[in-house]
Amino acid sequence: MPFNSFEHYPMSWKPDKTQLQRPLYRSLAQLLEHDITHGFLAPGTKLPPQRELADYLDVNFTTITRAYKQCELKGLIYGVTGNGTFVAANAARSVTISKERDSNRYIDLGFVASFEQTNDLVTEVIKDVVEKSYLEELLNYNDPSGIPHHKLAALNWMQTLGINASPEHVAIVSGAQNALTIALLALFEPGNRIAVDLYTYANFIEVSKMLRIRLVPVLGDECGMLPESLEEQCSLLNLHGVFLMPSCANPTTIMMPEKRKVELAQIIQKHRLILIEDDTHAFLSAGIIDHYGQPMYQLLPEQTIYICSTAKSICSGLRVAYIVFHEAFKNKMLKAMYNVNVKTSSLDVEIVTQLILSGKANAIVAMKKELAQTANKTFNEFFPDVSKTGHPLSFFRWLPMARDVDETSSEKFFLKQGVRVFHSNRFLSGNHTGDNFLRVALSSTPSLQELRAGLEMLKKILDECN
Amino acid sequence: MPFNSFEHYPMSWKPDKTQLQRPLYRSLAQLLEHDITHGFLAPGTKLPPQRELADYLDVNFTTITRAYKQCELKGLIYGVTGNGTFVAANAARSVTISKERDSNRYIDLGFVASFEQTNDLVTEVIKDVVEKSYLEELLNYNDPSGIPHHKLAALNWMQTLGINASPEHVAIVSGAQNALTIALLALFEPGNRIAVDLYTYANFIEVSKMLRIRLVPVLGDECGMLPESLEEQCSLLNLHGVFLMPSCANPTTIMMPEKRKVELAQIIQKHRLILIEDDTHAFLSAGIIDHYGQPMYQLLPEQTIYICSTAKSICSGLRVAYIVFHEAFKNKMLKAMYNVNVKTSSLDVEIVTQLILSGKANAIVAMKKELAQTANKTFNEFFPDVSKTGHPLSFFRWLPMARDVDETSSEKFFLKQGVRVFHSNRFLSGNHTGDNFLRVALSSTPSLQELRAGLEMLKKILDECN
DNA sequence: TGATTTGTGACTTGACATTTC
DNA sequence: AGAAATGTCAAGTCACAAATC
Repeated sequence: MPFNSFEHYPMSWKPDKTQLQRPLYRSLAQLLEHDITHGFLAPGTKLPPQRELADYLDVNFTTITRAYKQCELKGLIYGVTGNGTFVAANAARSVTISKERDSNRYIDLGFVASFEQTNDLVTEVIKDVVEKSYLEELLNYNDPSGIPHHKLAALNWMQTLGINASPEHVAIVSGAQNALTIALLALFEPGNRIAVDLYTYANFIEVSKMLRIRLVPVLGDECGMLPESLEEQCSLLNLHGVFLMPSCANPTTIMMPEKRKVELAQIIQKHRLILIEDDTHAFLSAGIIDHYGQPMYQLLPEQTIYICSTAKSICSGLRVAYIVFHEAFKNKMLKAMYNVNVKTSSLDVEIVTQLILSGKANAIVAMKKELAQTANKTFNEFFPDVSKTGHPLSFFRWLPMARDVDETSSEKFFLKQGVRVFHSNRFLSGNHTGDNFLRVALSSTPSLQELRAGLEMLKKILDECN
Repeated sequence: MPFNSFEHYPMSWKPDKTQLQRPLYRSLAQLLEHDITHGFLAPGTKLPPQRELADYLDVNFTTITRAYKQCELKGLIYGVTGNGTFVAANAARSVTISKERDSNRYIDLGFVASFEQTNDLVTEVIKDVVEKSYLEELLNYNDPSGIPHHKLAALNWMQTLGINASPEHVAIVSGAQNALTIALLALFEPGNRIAVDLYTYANFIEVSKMLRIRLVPVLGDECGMLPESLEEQCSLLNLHGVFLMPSCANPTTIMMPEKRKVELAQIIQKHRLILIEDDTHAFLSAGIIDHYGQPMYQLLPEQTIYICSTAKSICSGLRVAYIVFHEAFKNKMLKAMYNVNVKTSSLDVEIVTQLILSGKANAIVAMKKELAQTANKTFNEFFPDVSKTGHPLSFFRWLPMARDVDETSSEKFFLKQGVRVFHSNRFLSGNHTGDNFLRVALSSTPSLQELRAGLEMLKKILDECN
């Protein structure tokens, strides 16, 4: 019997007792999930304490623990010992970012594309590839992890980014997102915890949720994740891995200096974490920015899954990424790769390979850098006060907003006025901070004119609201 | 305190008590996994009953339950209420089937390829595609689930297989295996159960293990899965789905007659299971075999994920498969698709599309059918006594072996003598049956001569052993 | 600082179902 | 046919750790 009446102590969530079925914990978890996804419980809402809700429902409090846990693994809620359980920032909606069809109704500064203007250079190479005598050889099941000469080209490409590895430890997959999914499936189990930046790649948040991998937000500064903060989380929780984008973090554009990489590597080594290093933007840093240093893979080759996508640097539609891993991870990685893809189209990989070998990939990179530089300059014209501490060639920018806005209405608000941008809450790995940013893509408009138009629109909207 | 001495009742598995750490169940699960994967516990071994082992270790018996369960979810062991817990048939090794590089050292009748001789027709079309004015449009992030005209071609193709659907319910992914992974990720949770044939697609077993989805073997006859047996499992356990390959089951080559499909559909409907229909081989059945009927998707459109790969029918290396699903599954499927792939290379899809629209895909299918017919005839020459109840145009055959063989030595035994084939144990979804088969691929040798040589070798080996 | 609130998670209890004998 | 063996699973107990006040 409940020894207390809750009529006078309104709980933030009062599940309908009559709807409960056995097993109770599952039924309860479903009710909670329903109420969150249908908007009855707003993000950030503090749920009733386990014991209190248990009392109200007249069940044991660990039955609530179990129900909460099921939702926690799905990323719907999170608990803080001693403090309470809260609805997660991105519980109600999918933060998945994808290219949408109807993008001619607005200017898209949301999705980060890759200055697709350079794709005509790719078509040239495609035309060369189809004349190759071995074209037919690219159409069968052979070499699921990559044809040897494709792997050599991959190493060739990654060498310019600072990677030294052997062909046996390289595999070719279908893009960075595909690589992330494969790495998570291969090396982590449901319930495992991975440390991430407070703001991190939205699609990584989504795939982690799907695989029931828990993300642990770690504080950072203008140089990226804070080593002491990671250390703290390690001692607090049983972490299994850490996800980093040292060459240019998405969405914050932070490029990690060599010193920070070394400090973090020490912590990672000490706690034997698996580092997933998404180095998609290395081509904008290596050999260009003085203090860039090297990928963290070189510091921790035995613990790192290094992912190098060619989607941003060379061609997005061909879906080719390279993974580099240590011998210890090889079998698991190859198995997961096989389970997910069987193989990646050798035709697509051949095109990327020829782009690399012919030097045209470098030409494309040069063009993209140029485009990125102009785009960033244009952004600075409109928003001169925005801190320039981030990566100077980033394909997107991170725009602080002074005022406090409702997150969903915010994106909609801009969209309604003709420009798509993403609010920082979409990238939140943990709870709300109160800060507000917009991620503004610079690489998705087909022309500089359109980018300019988009930025002008954005500035006008922001000015009007202040 | 243990109230019994086990000195006199030798248990099949005696974990070292001194190695146990807290938490006990996890430590125990690790020990068990280690002993299984390192071969100390052979497949089929009956493990000590939970209560007995608990008594021996002086722990509560549900601690053993938990440890066993963790291993069960990984597919290492399986429990039968009232009977015991056993080491799974394929616990120790990966049954993943892939194309290996060194296949010139033996004749490969193991991996099922797709008569790659037809790929020169594909190269012709590739050359046409690169001349298209819209080539550049294929190289960006647009239309992650497939370009509209690619979806129309997909529907066009699937219509000949008996599918009627609308473009909004079609998505294009990177091959059938990719489609399976996406469907499992989108619609099932770790711990869910899916009914499968006793012998089923080996890579489906692997991906299920990886995702902690439990397979429930269901009895079948020469027409496929038995409806009463499925019904029985439904009432026994909480099933969430069923996986079927009605047009030609791999590895058994069974083609399900229409009557059986209808009977199974009733059960599936009644119990609200999700049907995953892998219809890869429909192109060998629809319009060719009288009593073939239609895909089960047409019987149960609201509950079916229909997968149609073009790898076997058109071209294996391009990695294109179509998925058809009901509106109710759409959001989850698109999200999982996006999380796993972002998109499938539009260039590859365009090639397949042009193959379909130009009629060359049909020409390829005609050639493959011809090749399959000849290959099957050749097989019949060597093994005239083998039942011909299976699919007459199957790309592989299912060869019963009279004698009892050790499973691992068996595949090795053939391989050592120059021919790669797969033993039936590789396809076992549940426990050993005592029966022995070989799956013999007919579509992987580059020529009929080599197939003949392989079959001859195989026959000789089998004869010598009898 | 120390008591209280709150979440976490391992282990225990007990009901129940099936299989075997 | 019924008792015993055996696995499954939800729910309960309990120790503990962190945050709050």
